[in-house]
Amino acid sequence: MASRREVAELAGVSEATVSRVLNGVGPIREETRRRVLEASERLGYVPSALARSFARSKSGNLGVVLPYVPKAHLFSAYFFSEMLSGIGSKARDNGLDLLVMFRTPGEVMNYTDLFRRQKIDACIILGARHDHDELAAIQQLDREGHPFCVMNQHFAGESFSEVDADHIEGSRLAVRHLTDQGYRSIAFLNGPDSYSNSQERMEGVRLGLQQAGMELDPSLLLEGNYSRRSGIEAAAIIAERLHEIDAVFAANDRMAIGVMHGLRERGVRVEDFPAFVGYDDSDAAEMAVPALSSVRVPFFEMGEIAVSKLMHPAGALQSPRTLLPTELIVRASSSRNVM
Amino acid sequence: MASRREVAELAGVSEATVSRVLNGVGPIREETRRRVLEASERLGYVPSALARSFARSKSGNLGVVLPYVPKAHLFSAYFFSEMLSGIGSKARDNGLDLLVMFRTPGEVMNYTDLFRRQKIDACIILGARHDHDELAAIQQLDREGHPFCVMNQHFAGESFSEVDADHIEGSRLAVRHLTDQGYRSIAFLNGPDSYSNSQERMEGVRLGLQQAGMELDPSLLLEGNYSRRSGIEAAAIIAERLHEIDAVFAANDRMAIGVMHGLRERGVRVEDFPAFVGYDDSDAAEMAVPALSSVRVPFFEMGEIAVSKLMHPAGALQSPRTLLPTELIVRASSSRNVM
DNA sequence: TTGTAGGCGTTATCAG
DNA sequence: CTGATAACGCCTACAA
Repeated sequence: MASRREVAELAGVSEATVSRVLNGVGPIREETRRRVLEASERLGYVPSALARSFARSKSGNLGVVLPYVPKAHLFSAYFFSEMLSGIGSKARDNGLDLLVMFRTPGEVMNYTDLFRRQKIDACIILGARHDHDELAAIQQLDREGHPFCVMNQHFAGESFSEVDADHIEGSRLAVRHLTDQGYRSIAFLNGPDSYSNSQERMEGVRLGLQQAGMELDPSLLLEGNYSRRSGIEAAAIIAERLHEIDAVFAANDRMAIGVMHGLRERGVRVEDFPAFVGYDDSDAAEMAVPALSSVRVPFFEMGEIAVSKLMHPAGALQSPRTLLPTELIVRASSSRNVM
Repeated sequence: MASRREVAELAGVSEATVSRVLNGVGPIREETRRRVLEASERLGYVPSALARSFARSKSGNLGVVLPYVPKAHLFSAYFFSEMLSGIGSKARDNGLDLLVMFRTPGEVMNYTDLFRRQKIDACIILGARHDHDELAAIQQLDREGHPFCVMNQHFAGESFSEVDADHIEGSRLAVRHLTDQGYRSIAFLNGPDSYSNSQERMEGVRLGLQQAGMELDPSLLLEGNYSRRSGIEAAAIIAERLHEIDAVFAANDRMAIGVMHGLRERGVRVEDFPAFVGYDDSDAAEMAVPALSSVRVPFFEMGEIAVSKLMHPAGALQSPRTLLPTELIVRASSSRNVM
């Protein structure tokens, strides 16, 4: 492997000049530039990103923290891979590499150390939840002034840089869609409260019902953990009250599909299914039978935006929290005519 | 941020000693060790991974190349995320960080440059296919002696380090399962030939049929591209010949589910469905209606093993290609009694 | 426009 | 057992 020194020799210039040419900095005589490029080309010289990083004290890496998911399929891989793709796409545009890390079950992630160790220059946090340790870790990040961005989770009372989707509106849309069609008894299967997402969905449901002149019936409120299994479990309760429950809104597609399965297992026929609306509009939604109406969340774009925010250091005017719009996708599961 | 020098001063030793203590190398007097640790702790010293990498000429990163998938959902995110989790889990055990890169649609990936630039110390390639450029790029990697491993794709005639699952056996099992139940006219919806996976599945199907004393009927051979949509398209053909076709084996779950949907769209009732077997045993399989029998592939373990192979530099005896077993998971879609 | 030289934070070698 | 002291490969004032 050719070294920079050899290139310098072959081109008859100093190493510094080689650097300048290759980095495109400083004024260079065209003739010199050509010679260096040629020598570099001929020798197949490739500068070490490592040495460069070291000299600049910049790793060139964007850290991405993912939840611990191996085998435990709580969430669909769908939305993390979407976000990751969005992040990756934008990161590449900015010449950053992606350093991905999985959270470990027990231990708390020490985000600041990643910066201190200079493994990463910035960080995007996915799948965070509101617990004490997580919050403390992120607060420290903030305090030390490291550039970071939290995705799909809001920490109330903090002013972290966040990218999220409008889950209140998404849920409101879902509920209004149901009430508009005359459904009156809507079961809401939410996720754990430790995700701001869940709280926002709750809020949206409340709002939607209120607008429809209805009230939230606490007995129709169910809590799962976003897994399909928890949907199946919820089906037990729903099945028993099927004479009154005429619609189900679930906080994600997996749970919605879980409920469908649970009902089926209990012998409920599709014709007797309540209306269903899920959330995320993951690929599972269109694979479901009946095809599942769902609230679409622009995960890919959220990923892109997170990187953008990191790159363009928040103008003072820019809100630390960016909210992207959600959209209701209606499919057979919730449309009386289509079914 | 405390520097190593400050730690050395506080501990009353040289910087070299600080290093030794922190890296656990060389003999150290217990008393010295204690003092250094204490000083380091007190000052909150964190060594720079960047500087260390530079000094050692080791990035400490394991590169993972992923296919370009944003938005184009050809494959399920499922199996990449499984493999990635497996890789991540094992990488952590070995103190490696994951540097993930997405392939770009047009351009060919220059793997060797990643090594030359010292961004990565080793590399795992996912979603490769057998085309000229890809092969050339990997051959170069091999020629230059960089540690790498290809997952889920076999390059015949080469002796690359590979981790794969036994797709011949998996497909054979699927077919035998069908023939054992008396199905005689089995449509096989395969993926593109440029994936060795597809070729192996074909081989397995051939083998299975042969063992059952049957012959491959070329008119029952369909080709999709692993997307759900291509399954829907295949359904058009299958629907027309439903009087003879009594079973469908698809090269992945998405296509199998696509076929189900296609048939449904054409008014075929579930009771009249042919038997179905998919492949991958992704989470979509159990979400399907009817639940889809499928060939399980140990993606997570494959990821772990790929890392292991990279870490324990192939003993001369070790086969460059590791093949993990596949397993048939039978669900309602292919069991006459259950349906 | 180009060369010189110091510095970046560790590791590793070699004396002591 | 511990302390100096060269690398490591590149960037960047500063000087010329």
